[in-house]
Amino acid sequence: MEHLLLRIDREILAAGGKRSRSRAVVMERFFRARKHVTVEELTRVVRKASPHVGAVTVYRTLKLLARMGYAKELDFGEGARRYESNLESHHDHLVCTACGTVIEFKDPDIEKLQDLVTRRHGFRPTAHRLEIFGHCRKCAAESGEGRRG
Amino acid sequence: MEHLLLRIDREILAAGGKRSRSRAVVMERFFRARKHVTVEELTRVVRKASPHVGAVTVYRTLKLLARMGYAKELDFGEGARRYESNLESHHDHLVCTACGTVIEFKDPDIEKLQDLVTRRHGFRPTAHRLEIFGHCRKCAAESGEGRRG
DNA sequence: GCGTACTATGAAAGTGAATTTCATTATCAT
DNA sequence: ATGATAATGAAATTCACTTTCATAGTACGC
Repeated sequence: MEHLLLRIDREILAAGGKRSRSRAVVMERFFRARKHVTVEELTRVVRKASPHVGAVTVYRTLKLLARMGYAKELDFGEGARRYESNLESHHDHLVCTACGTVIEFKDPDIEKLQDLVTRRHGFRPTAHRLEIFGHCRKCAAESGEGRRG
Repeated sequence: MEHLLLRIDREILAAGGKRSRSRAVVMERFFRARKHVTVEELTRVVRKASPHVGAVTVYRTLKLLARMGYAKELDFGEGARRYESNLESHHDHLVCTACGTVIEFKDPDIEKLQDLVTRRHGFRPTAHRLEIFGHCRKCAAESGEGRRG
């Protein structure tokens, strides 16, 4: 973690940027969060540590991390974007439309098929986004949905 | 088409709604468009036929159609939502990040795998969204990208 | 260390899509 | 027709996000 932040700072420096205390706090809290955060959520967390940091800096830092490949932008259709660390391997999302629970999953077979389809159309894939919406076990049970379905 | 609009109107009526001339025009142009339209685009088209119709009505009508299951909301990361008719069978999208081209595709195997994964996590799937981003054949060639990925 | 030439910051203003408000109009049931 | 209520559309509002700009912070030369 410490190492990660140093590495990112070195990369920014090499690209002509400068370090900054605020950005360091944002990055630290972001990678520590380990879940999909909105700017608003992360700003709240950051401000507990450094109350002076503005939401604009959080926006800018997450955009920067995304550009550098350390973060990924997500859209669960809530209106606000979410960001997650891009350090772990790729995965997709199951989103419960009742309670908002988000489950991550990865399926190499789906990935492989996606790649096939894409190339079949002459596309050169760079990224993809798969979100499956539905009801999680708990919410399905509570709303009395049958076992088959 | 005529029949479709009648059916929708009857459904609205049954739910306690009323018919409206403006909404009829919006629906007609929407289903006739046969592609992914933004509210702004559709409003322009609608206004050629009925200049008095406001964008708000287009917003409301598309939301209504989506709620009723006749339209689908899409997000290609452009800032503005897009809508498409939900009458044809399900398909996903290849989006060229260079020129904006969108290609539709369907792959039953991917669908099947998605269903499997979802149920494995106890989820009851209701919808999903798969968008693959990349460069289309033409843009890949123009930017001199190799044949291998 | 000290200046200088940058970059980063953050408050406020600005965007732009989408929604809400509300007075008016249209539609349905009687 | 009349009354009840849904739909409309212009304007106002909301909300996420971006831009602006004066100020503060940082790296690098001396």
